[in-house]
Amino acid sequence: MDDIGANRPKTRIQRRNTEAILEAALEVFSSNGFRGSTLDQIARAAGLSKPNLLYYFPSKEAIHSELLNGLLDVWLDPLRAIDPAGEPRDEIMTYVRRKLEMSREMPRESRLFANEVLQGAPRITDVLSGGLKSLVDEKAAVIRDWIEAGRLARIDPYHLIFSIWAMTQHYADFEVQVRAILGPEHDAFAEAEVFLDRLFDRLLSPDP
Amino acid sequence: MDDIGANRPKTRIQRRNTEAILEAALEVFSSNGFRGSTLDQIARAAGLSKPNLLYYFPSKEAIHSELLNGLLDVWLDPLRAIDPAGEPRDEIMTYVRRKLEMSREMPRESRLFANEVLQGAPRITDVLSGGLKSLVDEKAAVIRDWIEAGRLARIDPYHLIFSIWAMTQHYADFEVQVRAILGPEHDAFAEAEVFLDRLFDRLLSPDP
DNA sequence: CATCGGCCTGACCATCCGGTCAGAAAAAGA
DNA sequence: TCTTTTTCTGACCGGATGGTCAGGCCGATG
Repeated sequence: MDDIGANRPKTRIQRRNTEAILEAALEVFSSNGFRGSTLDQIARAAGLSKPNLLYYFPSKEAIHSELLNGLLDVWLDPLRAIDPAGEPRDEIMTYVRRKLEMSREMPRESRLFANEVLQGAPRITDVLSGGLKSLVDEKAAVIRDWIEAGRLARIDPYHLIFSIWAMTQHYADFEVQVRAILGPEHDAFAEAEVFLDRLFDRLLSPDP
Repeated sequence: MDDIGANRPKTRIQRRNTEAILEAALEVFSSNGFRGSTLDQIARAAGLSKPNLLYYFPSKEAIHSELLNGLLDVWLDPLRAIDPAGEPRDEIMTYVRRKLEMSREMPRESRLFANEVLQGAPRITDVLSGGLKSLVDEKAAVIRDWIEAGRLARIDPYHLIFSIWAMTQHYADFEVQVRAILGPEHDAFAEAEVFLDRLFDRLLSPDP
């Protein structure tokens, strides 16, 4: 009886260990990529033995997959939260801020996805062109309607969303580069918030 | 006499093969990362045998390093080309367009760097905080002067540069995601050019 | 056309890595 | 306490992978 993944962890030990494994795996996968990470690294980081990892998860793939799918929901929450009934610019600015906050609070998760997508998203193509696409389509339609109503500047909703992703995730994914250039004394995220506020404010104001 | 890297390739065969190796390595490294790529893959892609690779390069690391350093110059050319004597908005818009064009024409190079930086830039930290930092500092100073002269909106030069990097490279590095959402019929890069033109035009116009 | 030096290869090696397994240790239950 | 179930481990396996080496090939030069 190997497979524990099917029925959710019940005992205290199971919950504690699966959690430790996923935490360790996030740390290791996000900074080395899937292929660049080893079970030994994860085991060491989790304070467990390698065979014990494989007692809780059937394979390295399974750990990675569990992480990725478990995080996708959280990751897309801010986008889901865009409210068609809200004030357009507030909604989008809130989205930007929440996304930037996630980059600051969850850089490892950001890098995990970045690694995956960079390498062709072999393990989540179905999610990208399935759930993600339809969510983005939905929100793009909302933005389009706002534009039609003259409440936002005329800009492409899809590329607006891409630009938000690009700029917010940049501060997590390329943190080393940002820090190398700004130096350690700067609070990159605080500065980014000011900058992005200004940028999107200017971008979204309706034409006169 | 193993090391050929020291003195530049002389014979026709050397030039042809080192070129084939670097081309193949770019293809393989950029889509699998350093750790995810094997010498066999590179050898196959280059049409050579594995020992023959190691006749031209002393190690896998050496191939990767050669690629990375060789490309850094090309990669930063557009930034270098920003002319303090030029018209500020033209200079920056030209930079954006050239950077986007590079993402379209050299997506593999973009992904190679992205992979490296994502994983903490272990092999190019010195370049980041050395040459790159000083180049960015220099150009940021130029932009600051333009702002002081009232020829650009008051925005942080460093984060302006980050935003250009983020948005242009996004279309290369996350191409799979972009394509999954837009579908194959869209020309993402053409749309991006229009979008970024508008975005930076609005961002940079001096306040009244 | 001979020969010499640059070019190339098959076979091999040591190590790493994901994964297995028999059974020990520990916890839970009776 | 005794038994059963869960948790854990050392030893091991097979395949992949980076790298080596002795020697064969082959093209340029005299």
